[in-house]
Amino acid sequence: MGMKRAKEEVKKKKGRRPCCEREGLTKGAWSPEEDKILVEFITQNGHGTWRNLPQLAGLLRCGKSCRLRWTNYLRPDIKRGPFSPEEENMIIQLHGALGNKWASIASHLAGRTDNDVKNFWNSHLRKRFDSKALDQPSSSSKSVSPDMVKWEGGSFDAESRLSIPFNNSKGDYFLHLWNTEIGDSFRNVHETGDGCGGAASRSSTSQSSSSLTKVESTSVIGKTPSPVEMKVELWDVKKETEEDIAVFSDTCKPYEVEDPSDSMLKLLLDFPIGGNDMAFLDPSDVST
DNA sequence: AATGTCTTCAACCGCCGGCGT
DNA sequence: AACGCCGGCGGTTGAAGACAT
Repeated sequence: MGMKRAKEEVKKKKGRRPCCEREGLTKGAWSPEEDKILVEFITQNGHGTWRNLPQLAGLLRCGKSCRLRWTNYLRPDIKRGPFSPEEENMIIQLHGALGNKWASIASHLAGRTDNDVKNFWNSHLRKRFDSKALDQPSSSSKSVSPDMVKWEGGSFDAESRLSIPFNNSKGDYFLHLWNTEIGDSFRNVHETGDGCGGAASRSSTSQSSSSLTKVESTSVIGKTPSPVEMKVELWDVKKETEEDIAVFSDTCKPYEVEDPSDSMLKLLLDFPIGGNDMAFLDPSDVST
């Protein structure tokens, strides 16, 4: 506590300026026009330095806000719609192993962002585990938990939600864009793949943010911007992640969820070692 | 039909770690 | 080694929609 305070004092002394000028900036929900500007700018130039992007793109937004909007909503590789039972399963397993490392968890769910996973956990899964804690305060670790009994119900819920038109009510600009030539451009990449529509989410942000940055660092500084180039890199990451998932899915079949503590152990024991598979534990995570 | 409550999720905030100088 | 900048992360909030009464 004292340490933290001391740190803050140091920061104050350094006079760290805010990530962006606060005055005159728009906050809150993004308008379709802003989305359009952001998507078109990044498509053409890459995001470059987020801090400078709003100015370059002509947006009255904080760079952070732009980054968030892009990574959580506008990126072409985002998978939208309900979580599948497999995804739910994986989230539970990974959460058991990693805790609230949403970015790490999301990196193993193609096309899902950390925000998606976090929201999904908080709104759907946490309740189950909270009620579990109440039902089994000193839980014996072997039994099938009430949550797992509800598992089927949860999967039904996810499936039933599939039939609901996504974001129908909000005039989703991304969906609109999807039907424009920009969308065509994005689709070209996906159509060369397996067509599942998903890609590495945060992994494509954190893991591929370097690739994005690499692309735009060339594109922004003079070289002809190449959205396709950018997307191809994203695609490569996507494939890698999906291979991980394929391997991972074999080790955790849906509807066979065990107690999280057991499954975590199983997960860690069963998880293939070698190659890039242990990227599962991000170096940053391991180091902490 | 109106109102109140609950749920969902996009967005913000503040902190942290990595990297360059 | 110290400093400053930047991107990324996790926690939290609040608006909007869904649902219940």
